[in-house]
Amino acid sequence: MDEAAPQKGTVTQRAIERIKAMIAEGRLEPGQRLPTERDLAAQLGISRSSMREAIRALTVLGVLEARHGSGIYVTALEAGDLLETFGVVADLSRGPRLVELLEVRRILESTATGLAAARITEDQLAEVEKHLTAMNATDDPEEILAHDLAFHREIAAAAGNDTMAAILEGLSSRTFRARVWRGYQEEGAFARTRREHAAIHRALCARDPEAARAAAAAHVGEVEEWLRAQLGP
Amino acid sequence: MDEAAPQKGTVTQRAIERIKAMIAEGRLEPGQRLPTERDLAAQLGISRSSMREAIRALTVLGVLEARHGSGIYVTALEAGDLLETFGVVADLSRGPRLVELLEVRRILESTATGLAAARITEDQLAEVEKHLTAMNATDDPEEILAHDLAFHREIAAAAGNDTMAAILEGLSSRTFRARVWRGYQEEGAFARTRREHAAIHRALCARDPEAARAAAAAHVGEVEEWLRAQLGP
DNA sequence: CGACGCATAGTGGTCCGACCAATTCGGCGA
DNA sequence: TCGCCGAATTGGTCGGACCACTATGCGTCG
Repeated sequence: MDEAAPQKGTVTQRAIERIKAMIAEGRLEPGQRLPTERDLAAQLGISRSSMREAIRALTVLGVLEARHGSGIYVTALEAGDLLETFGVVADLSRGPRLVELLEVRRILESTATGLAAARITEDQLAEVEKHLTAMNATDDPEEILAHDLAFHREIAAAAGNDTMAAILEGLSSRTFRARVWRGYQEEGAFARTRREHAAIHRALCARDPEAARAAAAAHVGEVEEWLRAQLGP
Repeated sequence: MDEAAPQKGTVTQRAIERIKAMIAEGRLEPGQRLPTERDLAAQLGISRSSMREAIRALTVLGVLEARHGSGIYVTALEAGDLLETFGVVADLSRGPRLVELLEVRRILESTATGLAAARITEDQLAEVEKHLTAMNATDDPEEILAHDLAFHREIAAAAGNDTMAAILEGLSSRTFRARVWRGYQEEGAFARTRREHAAIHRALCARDPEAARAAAAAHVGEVEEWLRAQLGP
């Protein structure tokens, strides 16, 4: 059946590559159901244990989805699925790399906000406003953080680039922001944050891309500079 | 030993979270060796099979590294390790999402090139020149592609943000570019590519960030527009 | 005749035990 | 003292068994 394959790496690693190749070549379509673990293992001539490790690996990468009792399916392969793992980068990064991540976020967030200013619909703008007012109406840090995340998520979605939005989602993962903002907010940065959010919102309402870009860059840049100062001494 | 943990998700998933948490909390340092698979499984009260799946998952994410006969180690947790999986996104994306990926790359590449113009050292600049001349001296598409990748990689490295460089590396993964450029180059885009690379190099030599940014944006933008046109009709 | 409910086969999830293969390190001998 | 060899350690693979959940279809009941 399967000719002698070059013995590179572990059998599990080879199985991962094989399945990835099948998807890349279009032999497996998004949403399609795969053969059973037992059949797949037999096809590649490996044990079910090894095949399960390969499937698990592709599952955490957001490529496959295993439904207990039903089968294994290819995900929709949308940006959100595949970039979900981006969050672990943010969660496991410390020190200087946090600043680098914020720098990347500043660049992408400012671009996305600028694009959003030109493209945002009335409905989307209303949603943004909802989170803005909700954020200013409470004192619970948890709730503020949640609405803050939603505020930026709505804007990123309005930019019309799902891939960019998914990356920004990862760069703003809950634990990441919680870690950085814990200290930032303790220095009374609430007022400043509100001003900056208001500026972003104003630029969006005015459909002014350049102002929106600048406001978003300044917003993220503030946190970035604060964090840089924290790490300096 | 371990109290009743809430039964959320599979045991493997829980094991993944546990190990991730250990690293995030600093109980496991980069480069440190973990207990054996058998010991880890016993500690979390699960079977070795399940623990192996968890380890395999964290291995493909670039968090852990298993050395046959030696043990399991935490990686250096550098940007390159954790963002290696970014390449699969590029490899498995098709259609409109390729354009989105190129848009993200245009934004980051132009920023990185602009930063590089201000920070690049003489040695790094010499390395960039080496790949530029080598790229223009051959007709072999494979070799051109390799030097093209190295050209941009050196520039990204000179920008001083390892995280950004790692993301760009993923966005320029070999199979990704090979797929897009196959058609692009067939339309006689070689000359244009050379001109654009020369323009980038000139801006770097002149230490002109704004010119470098513009040249890089135009360079990626060209491919982006071509691809957009391909998908349109 | 149709809708509901239960039995059953199918499928992923977990566990166990065994053996293989690569590394490591200590002791033995030249 | 140096080098080699073998045993212990440890990850890699395999096969089988059983559990948990789904889906399907058949039979029953309204």
